[in-house]
Amino acid sequence: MGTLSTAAARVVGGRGSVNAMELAVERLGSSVRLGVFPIGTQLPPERELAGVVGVSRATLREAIRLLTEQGTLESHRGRTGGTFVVRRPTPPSLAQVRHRLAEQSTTLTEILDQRWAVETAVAELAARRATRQEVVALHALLPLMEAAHDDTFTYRRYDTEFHVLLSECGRSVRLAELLAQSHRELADLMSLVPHSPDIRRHSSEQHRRLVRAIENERPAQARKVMAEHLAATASFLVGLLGVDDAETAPPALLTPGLTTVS
Amino acid sequence: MGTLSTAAARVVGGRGSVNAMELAVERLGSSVRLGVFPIGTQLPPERELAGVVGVSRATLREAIRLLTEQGTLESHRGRTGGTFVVRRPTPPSLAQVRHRLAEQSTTLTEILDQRWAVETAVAELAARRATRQEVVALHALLPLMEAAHDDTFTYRRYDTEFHVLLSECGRSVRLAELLAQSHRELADLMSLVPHSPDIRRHSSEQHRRLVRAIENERPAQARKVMAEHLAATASFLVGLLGVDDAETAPPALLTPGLTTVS
DNA sequence: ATTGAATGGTCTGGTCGCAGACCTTAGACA
DNA sequence: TGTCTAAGGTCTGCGACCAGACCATTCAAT
Repeated sequence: MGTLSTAAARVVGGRGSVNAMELAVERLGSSVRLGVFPIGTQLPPERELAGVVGVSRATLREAIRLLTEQGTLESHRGRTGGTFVVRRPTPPSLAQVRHRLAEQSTTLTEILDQRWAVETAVAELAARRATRQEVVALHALLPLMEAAHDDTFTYRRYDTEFHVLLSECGRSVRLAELLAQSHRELADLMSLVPHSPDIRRHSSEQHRRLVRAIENERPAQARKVMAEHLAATASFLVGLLGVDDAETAPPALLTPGLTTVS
Repeated sequence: MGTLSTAAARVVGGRGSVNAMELAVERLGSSVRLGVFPIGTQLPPERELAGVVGVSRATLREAIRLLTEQGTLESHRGRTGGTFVVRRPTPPSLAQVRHRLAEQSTTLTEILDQRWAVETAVAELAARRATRQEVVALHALLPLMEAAHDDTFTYRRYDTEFHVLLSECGRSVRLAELLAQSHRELADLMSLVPHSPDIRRHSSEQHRRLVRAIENERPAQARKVMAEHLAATASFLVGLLGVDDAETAPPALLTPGLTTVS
């Protein structure tokens, strides 16, 4: 018979998974870049870390080896040994980022659309489901962020932490994972965006409003604030990279019919 | 050092992928159940199908073998040979569905939350981005669905097609894939829900309103209608399965701090 | 009848990743 | 000073999956 319709291919289809090795490098690398593991800190023991990252120890070690060659990590043996963060990897150039996107056959709008869908949903859910304890945790983060308005890296680190914490409030493992994925993917890009303290002040104000909406249990408001918050970042990034797609994408010429066509 | 904070683990973490074989069985099986391949039709040639499903031909064949033993598929050799759909697999019992959910360590609310996040976003994007041509395609589906109010299976098939088509209008590959995933996951469950023609009439009315919102380019309206549409289904399913989680889930006792804790 | 082509069926070799046992190092601690 | 222990470092074997070549079957077309 012939080929599948668009809709059919979507239901049947799926793309193969990527290298476990590259995945581990990516996960570890962006964790360091995002400040999950600040400079000088020790990573969890390999046996444990492998479990968290979701690969075997052998594969994890391969990833660590690569990052060590790159100068990011360093391992020591012995009783007080371990793997340590030596320095943050130098952020890739704009061209490199573009290349990476093309390589993974994805686009900036793909990433931003997914992020928008997930984060606004998470905000709404958080407003419905957050416990008092969690609101307190979110609140506690606000002054820290505001104290870091002059420090790009620290600010970004708290920002990620804020959003991840928020996602936990949403009580959806899947959405939380998708959110973390977005932040990993945007890690490099964000470091390329020029951020003034002014912009960060504005961003912090939105965080504050977000927390307020959540503690007052106003889901619609939370979504709205989050959407604005994301729009700000998104327009920066689009301005930087340009909308490389949207034109590139074919007009989609849909083949109606779930069934096979001749 | 110690263990990772919740937030840190979320950023670093990830779960290993599943069997390619089971994945293929799952994909093919739900495609048949969802009517992508109606009874009597021929599947695409193995070499092609393997590419679509995203596994090697060997693995695909293994999946086909399993579905053949099950009586769902049948293969013939020769010039006019191929693999054919013999019958739909009998839908699993409630207990089996429950077991499957537990096995994959997921819950009904996880699935529904993700679906809600994705589908409402897709509806909004579709209202912003759909072409006239696509609106026509959506429109064309409405009378077909309405003609099938008395036929559970056919109705469900068009319903899935409608939602998938809608997701294509959103111009986001990722969201479209996530949406298809939701429909696959819900395929079994939906067949367990008692559907009266009345309910389907109501559902069709919502579809109509959705199309109207999209062709009038009213994103907020589209989102609203979609949310209602999903809520109806969701409450049925929750009523059927019960909210097995929400209580099960621990109070999440968040460890604040992205950094490692002792 | 013969041939060609489209399909499923089989086999081989190779790579990747995993599990788990084991070795080595070096410092804490008694 | 010796021993214990928590880490990294090594090795082996196995299973899953894949890519691709090749075989076997059937029937349409000539």
